[in-house]
Amino acid sequence: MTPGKKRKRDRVTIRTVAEDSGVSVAAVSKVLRDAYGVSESLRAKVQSSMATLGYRPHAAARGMRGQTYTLGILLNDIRNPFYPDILDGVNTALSRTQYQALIGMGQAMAPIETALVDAMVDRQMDGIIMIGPRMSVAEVAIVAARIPTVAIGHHEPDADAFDTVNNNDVLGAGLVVKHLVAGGYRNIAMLSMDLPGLGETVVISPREVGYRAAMEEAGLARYANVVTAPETAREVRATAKHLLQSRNRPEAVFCWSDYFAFEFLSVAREMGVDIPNDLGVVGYDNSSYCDLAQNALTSVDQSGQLLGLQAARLLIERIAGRETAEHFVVTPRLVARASSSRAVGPGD
Amino acid sequence: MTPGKKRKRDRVTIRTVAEDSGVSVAAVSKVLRDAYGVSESLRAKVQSSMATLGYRPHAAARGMRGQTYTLGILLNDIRNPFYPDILDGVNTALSRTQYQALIGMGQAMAPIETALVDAMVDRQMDGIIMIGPRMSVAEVAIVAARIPTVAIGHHEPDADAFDTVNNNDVLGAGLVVKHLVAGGYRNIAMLSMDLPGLGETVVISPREVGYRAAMEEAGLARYANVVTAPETAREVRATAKHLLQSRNRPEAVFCWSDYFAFEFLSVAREMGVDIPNDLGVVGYDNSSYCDLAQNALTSVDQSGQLLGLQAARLLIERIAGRETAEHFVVTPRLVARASSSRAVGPGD
DNA sequence: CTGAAAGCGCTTACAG
DNA sequence: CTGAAAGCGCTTACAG
Repeated sequence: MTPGKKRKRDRVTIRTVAEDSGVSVAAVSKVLRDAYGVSESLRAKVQSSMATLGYRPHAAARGMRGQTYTLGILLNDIRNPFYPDILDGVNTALSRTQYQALIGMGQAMAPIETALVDAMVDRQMDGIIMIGPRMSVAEVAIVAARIPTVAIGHHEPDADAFDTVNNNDVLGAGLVVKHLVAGGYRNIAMLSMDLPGLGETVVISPREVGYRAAMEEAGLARYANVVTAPETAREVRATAKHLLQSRNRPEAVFCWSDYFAFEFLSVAREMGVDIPNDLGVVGYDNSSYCDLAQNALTSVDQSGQLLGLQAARLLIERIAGRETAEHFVVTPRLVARASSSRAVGPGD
Repeated sequence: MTPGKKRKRDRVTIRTVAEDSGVSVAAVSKVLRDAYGVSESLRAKVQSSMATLGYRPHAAARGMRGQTYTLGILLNDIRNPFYPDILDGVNTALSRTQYQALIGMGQAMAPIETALVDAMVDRQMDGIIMIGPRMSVAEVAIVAARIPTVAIGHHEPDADAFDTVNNNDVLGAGLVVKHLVAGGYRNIAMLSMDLPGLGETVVISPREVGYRAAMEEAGLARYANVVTAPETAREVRATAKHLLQSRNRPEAVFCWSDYFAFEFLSVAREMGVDIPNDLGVVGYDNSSYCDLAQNALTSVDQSGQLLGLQAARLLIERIAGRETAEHFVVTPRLVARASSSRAVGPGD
């Protein structure tokens, strides 16, 4: 019907909607953006047209002048079983909005954060959430100058160029030490993470600070011992083995993350070490695999969902115009399991 | 210097480059796209200008008429430890190209594939790689009509609307059965995955087909037994427990994936079942956690990296104009570990 | 509250 | 091989 009239007009654009509802293109745009200055009746007409025509806004065109409604999630280490919780939180926060989260992932073993940030800026993303970024505070600040930014797990309560969302690591580490001490462990070592190549740019990990402080408070300062390994299975295993073979073998080990702890458990098992009687092990993140009977790993819950939720909320606020930095901190919670529960009392 | 001249011209665009190198905007565009019809000297001039000016193409603007050089990766289940391998392969294939992969993730427990596809189409992505999509073949075909599509793990060798990349599941399942039979196991059950809500739209899993065929070939057809569970820890555990408590308890269980197998190992351990002597367990995917001593899980290697690499390659070909479907199949490989190695011989 | 017009930074035919 | 012009589908001031 009506041939020749609309040959190439098979795509529904803002103009199609405008014609269909008998209003201007500008009016449709306003309805689309929930902007001020449209009457209820006009809005209703336009929305009805959009629905019947099946109109979908063209993100690239919007991005030319306005927003793309796309948020970039920077993820270095997709293998960390803790991150999915964070992502769930982000998605939950975004579910009722026009925003879509899109994850950019670094190569395994090769953080290519700046390249990823560039790619996201090039694509006119409205903002970025960096999960556990490896870059220094100064570098994050540079990114934040280009695009609204929220950093998760990048402890920098004084940053004013970007927002942060963190778990209270000092507190979390303290919970671990107190838990182990209560269980009768005294010689408690920490297997921490080493960030090769970052050198002095990195702030001292609050998790290590909390560990040392708690050891001191428990009168165990003489046992305080932090060994580090880069975040690869091979390196973690080598360091674990070395620690377990050392003359002054610890009675318990506080591992940087569950990922570290699982490797640690594996090495200990291969060496015939009895967990938890010969050695107590605690992780960090309380990721889903902690519950498996073969791990039964005591860990610290960071509330990944909440971290992600708050990060998304803060980012949207920033995009909406907030200029002052906000720093959200979650209180951690220790979840005790068999890996740190020595059979001291009666019964098992 | 030169005030008032370029007030708002702080952004480097294709026009800035054109002026700087003394050529037309169209010429710069051609260099940018590696298009035909530019002399070497012009190309060199333009490229040098782009470098010194630090020019970065504006993806939204490109997307208005041409490509966005963005590929969408559809990922339902970011918790599956097998998927990171695939993503690494994709990134490797893309590393020397202009394309950037961006991952869209479904909510845990709620595959929202079509919404995610819409979001990617809205954002003018050049193509989509679906990893383990839950949707039916017909639905994937509908997506493929809108945007170049490659499906990983969606067995459909006859699809002509889209490409597929798969591991040979029939072969893989056969390897598992043969391995277990060689180890002296006879009553071998399969704990497979249940896709609730998909009903008849789903093709029968080649993995189940391969299992049954191999059981028959080994003269063990009477033991063939497939039980299924949805892909949640709770459901898998309940089904595992039920299977282990059944009167006719199997001697070995072939699990749908490593994820299933880890839960299965956990349940077995809680019930005091001796792995591998009372019960052999095999997974699928050969994900990194199989190597941990506490799992020591025999599994089938699907070569995730290769799957991802091929998927990216095929997608780029499709975007470049290929119309006929291609279906790439990887040959699986069994990796034996302690979970299926009964102490039958001398030693150990 | 509503709309006409300019323009975002590219690519695409089309001339030359 | 090279370039001038139109146009992709929106948003943004600016009038009315």
